[in-house]
Amino acid sequence: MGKKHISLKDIARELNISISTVSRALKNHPDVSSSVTEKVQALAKQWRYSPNPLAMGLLKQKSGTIGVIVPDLVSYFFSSVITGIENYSKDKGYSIVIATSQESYEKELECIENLLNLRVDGLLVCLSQHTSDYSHFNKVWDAEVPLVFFDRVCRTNDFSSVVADNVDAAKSIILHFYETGASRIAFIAGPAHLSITRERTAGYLKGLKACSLKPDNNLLVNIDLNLISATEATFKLLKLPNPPDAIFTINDTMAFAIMKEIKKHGLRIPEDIALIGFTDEFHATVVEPTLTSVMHPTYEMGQEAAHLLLSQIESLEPHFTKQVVMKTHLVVRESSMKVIKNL
Amino acid sequence: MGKKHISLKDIARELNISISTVSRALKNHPDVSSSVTEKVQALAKQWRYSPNPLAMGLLKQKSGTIGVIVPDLVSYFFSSVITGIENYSKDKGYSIVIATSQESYEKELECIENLLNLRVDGLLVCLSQHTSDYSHFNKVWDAEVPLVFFDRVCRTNDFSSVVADNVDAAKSIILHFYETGASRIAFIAGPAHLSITRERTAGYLKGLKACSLKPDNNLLVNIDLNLISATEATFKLLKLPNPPDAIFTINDTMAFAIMKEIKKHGLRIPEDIALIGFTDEFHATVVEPTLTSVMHPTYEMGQEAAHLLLSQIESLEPHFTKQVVMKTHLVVRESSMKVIKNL
DNA sequence: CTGAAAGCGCTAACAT
DNA sequence: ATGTTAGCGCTTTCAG
Repeated sequence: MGKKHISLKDIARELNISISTVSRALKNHPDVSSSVTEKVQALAKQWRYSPNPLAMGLLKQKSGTIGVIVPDLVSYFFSSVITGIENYSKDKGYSIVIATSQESYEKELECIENLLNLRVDGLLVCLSQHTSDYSHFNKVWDAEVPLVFFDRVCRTNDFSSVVADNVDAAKSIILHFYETGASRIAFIAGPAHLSITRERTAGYLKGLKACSLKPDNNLLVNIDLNLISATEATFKLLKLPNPPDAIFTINDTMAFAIMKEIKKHGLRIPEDIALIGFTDEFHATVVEPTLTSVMHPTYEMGQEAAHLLLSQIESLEPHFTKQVVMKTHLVVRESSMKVIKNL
Repeated sequence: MGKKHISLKDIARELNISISTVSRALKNHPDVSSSVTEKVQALAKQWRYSPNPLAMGLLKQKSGTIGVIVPDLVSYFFSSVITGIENYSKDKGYSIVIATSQESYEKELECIENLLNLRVDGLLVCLSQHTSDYSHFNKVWDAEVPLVFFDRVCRTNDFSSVVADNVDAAKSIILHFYETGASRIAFIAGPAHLSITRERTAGYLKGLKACSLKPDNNLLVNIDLNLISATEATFKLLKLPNPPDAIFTINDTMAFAIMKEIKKHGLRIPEDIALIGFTDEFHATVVEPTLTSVMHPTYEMGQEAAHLLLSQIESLEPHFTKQVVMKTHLVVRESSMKVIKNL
């Protein structure tokens, strides 16, 4: 850190006054004579004084940092949410410390531990896909550190959360598929315990029902969220005696892997198989065919989560909770337009 | 932060001993009787004692955090580098605070200011594309805060840096284009002041020379790094009386935008125009045709930058500098295989 | 109006 | 072998 940072002491010494007077002058305390206040503020400015956050943190028992835990940083969804978190927090005077669980339960434990030890003022968490035991959040609860989950959530009675309208989104996808001529609709979802899987599956089933389509267990598959599993799952679906004519999947990254596999089998998208993803990242517009996807307000989700967290931190009600659901909408592109293409 | 964190004081009170004894016992100081040491360590463990980093930071004048400034978080390149930084730093006991300049010079200034005020122990910076004045790094220099630039660098006499072998990479792309049948090779680069633009342009020119191709000013274009500019630049190139038969560009994101525009004009890739990007992100394998790109060791670059920075921090030689160049290699896919496709 | 002192959590030199 | 003290930078009583 060097010795190059100016402290109140330095200013006090230079001006031959006490540290407390400097401290007061800097905050325009009415007790301090205006001449002294002026001198102090001038020197502070000239010397670029800036309060030491470590000292302030120690005193106020608030570090001014919030911890963010995400499964990874390279997925567009997470990096975009973090961008929203970062911008909102910065404006409110908080800095963010990022930790990645790498989709591992054990690493998630470590992250929680590390960030609590760091004395973050609050936590923003998206669960790892392999987390199905949630007892490690007891520590957070006991430490009275406010926490807001986003996207992949748990224990929503204990903690606040921000999620997409997963049920509706999934349902409207099924309706769209049906309207554009599909009838054997598969869903390649994530691990069954994940909230996003559960909710989107509920929406998927609702959608099938609304279209009077019979659910087929072969068409609902839960996979580990990685490219290989997505590819394998697609392969199996295609080899079914009665393969699907449409596939909906849990995120765009999986969708790209699925798209690759479908093409590899010489099948046309959407004519032979329609495809829809979730998130709507930039690359949905550059693949061929362009990918229909659920527009997820990722940046806004980050802002909203940060907003919720900071209001909890500043209201000093660590255990106040609120559940926010964000509206999504389907962005229709080529990969789902069976009917139109067939005309 | 709650009152829920255990301090040495709490342990001392419980055990009826002094704070310093507790402190010593915890670090197995030989002066402390083994019975006391045992008792202290047992209680510390039971109560999950963890030293307060704010107090330690204040005492040691080291915050244990490093600041990372990137143009954005959503580009694969940056998020991947950060992943490398995060993993390396975590292992060494540092946490990272991320700030985004959003490709803006003014925001970059703010980030520097904020992070210095935060008392980060070091800085890892990738310049914003609109930064062409570098005087704000004087503050960093004066504060004796170690700084390592990565990818887009400046003032390499003053600060350490980690970059790709840009000249060689660009040159080998030109050779590859030439060997696969291209002769009018365009380069869509970033702003001219950026180090990556300058170096890759040098490699581009070297490559042309090596192939005895004449440089054509119409084929070397500098653009603002955004999708619209990339699209416009491509449009102009295609409308040239004598358009290019190959395009090399500064990163994969630009390449995707360019690919989209080329297809829009009904031209075939690579038959009519070959295309090569830089970074080699996952999506290069899902677009159609798959994109030839320079494999950039992004994760390793993050690790290397963090390694350099931490050794500077811990050697207490803030102004020691070292320049690291990382080897890249071309990953050939469909978008550049003119010859083979033509057979 | 201003200064001295205490305390946030911790360590290290200085007593005992 | 253990306790006391001072100090990292800051704010906030409490005394003048």
